[in-house]
Amino acid sequence: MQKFRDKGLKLTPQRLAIMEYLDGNRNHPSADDIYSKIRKIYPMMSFATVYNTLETLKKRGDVVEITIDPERRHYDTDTSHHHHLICKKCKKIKDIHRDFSINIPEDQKGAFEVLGNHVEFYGVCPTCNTKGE
Amino acid sequence: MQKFRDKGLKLTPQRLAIMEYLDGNRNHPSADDIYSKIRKIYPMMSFATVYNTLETLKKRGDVVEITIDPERRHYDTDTSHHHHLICKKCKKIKDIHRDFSINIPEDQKGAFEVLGNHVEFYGVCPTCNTKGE
DNA sequence: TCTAATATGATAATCTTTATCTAATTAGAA
DNA sequence: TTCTAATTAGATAAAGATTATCATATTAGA
Repeated sequence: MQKFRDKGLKLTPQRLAIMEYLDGNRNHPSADDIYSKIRKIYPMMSFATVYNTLETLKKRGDVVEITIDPERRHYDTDTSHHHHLICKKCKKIKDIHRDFSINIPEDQKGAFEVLGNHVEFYGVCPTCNTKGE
Repeated sequence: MQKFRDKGLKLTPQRLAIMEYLDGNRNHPSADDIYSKIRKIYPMMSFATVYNTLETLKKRGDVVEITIDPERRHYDTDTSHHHHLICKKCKKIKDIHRDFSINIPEDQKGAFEVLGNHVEFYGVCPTCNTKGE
C-alpha cells in the first residue's frame, strides 16, 4: 500500500479505494470486478476512473495487465516475474511462481529483441472438476 | 486444405474462401484481417460468416485461437503444440517451435488438472527496432 | 429434382475499452 | 490557512470486438 503513496501520485478517495482493493489481492480482478466491488462502498465510483487508475498504475509499474482470458483483461499487483494457471471453465487464475528459464532457440529468435516471457497453463480447477462434466 | 473437406462440413463459397485464406497462413490473422482481405475478392462476405466459420473450425480442431494480443483474438491453423513471440509495437506474431517441457511444481498444482501450456514471448521485432525509439 | 438441414448475411445487441470534456479536487506554494 | 495550477473524477459518447437473432438462400444427399 505504501508503495502507491510515493512518486507524485495525487491521492483521491477513488484511487485509494482502488489501491486498497488491489493491494494484496491475488484474484487477478478485471476492470469490471474492481468497479462492481468498489461501487458497493463508494457508489460515486465511475468506470472511467477505474480504467484511468489502472492505466496510471500500469505506467508506474505497480500493476501488470494479464492477457490470458480472451474475454477481458485481468490485473495483477504482483509484479514479480511469474506465470499463470487458468481454469478453462470458471476462468479463475492462479499464480505460478517458478523460473522456468526458457529461451528461444537462436535460430528462431533471429534479430528479435526478446524482453520477457510468460507461461500460461490451462486446465480445469478442482472446483469445476468435481462439479462434473 | 484437403483436411477441411472432410467430416460433413458443408462447403460454401464463403467457407472455401476463408479456408483457402487460412490454409498455410502463418500470420495469425484476426477476424478482421480475414474479413478485410476476403471482402476484396468476395464483397458479399459478412463478418458474421467469418466468426461463424472460425467457431466451426475451432470446434473441429482445425484452427486454434491465440490469446496473446489484448486488443483482439488471433487465429492459427498450425494446431501442433507450439509457442509464440509477439512484437509489443506492431503486434506481429511469430511461431516458436520447441518443446520446453515445462511443468507446474506439484506443490503449486494441487488438484488442478493441467491440460496444457503456452509460452508467450514478447519483445521488439527487427523491423520495429530499426525504426528506432 | 426435391427436401431437410444447415449456412449466409443483415443487423441488432452486448460487452469491453478508449476518448472527450467540464466541474471538482488535490498538492504545494504563498 | 488560502490560493492556484495541475490533475483527476465522472458523465457520457464513441469505438471496436464479438455474439445473437432470424428470415432467406444454399448445400448435400436421397
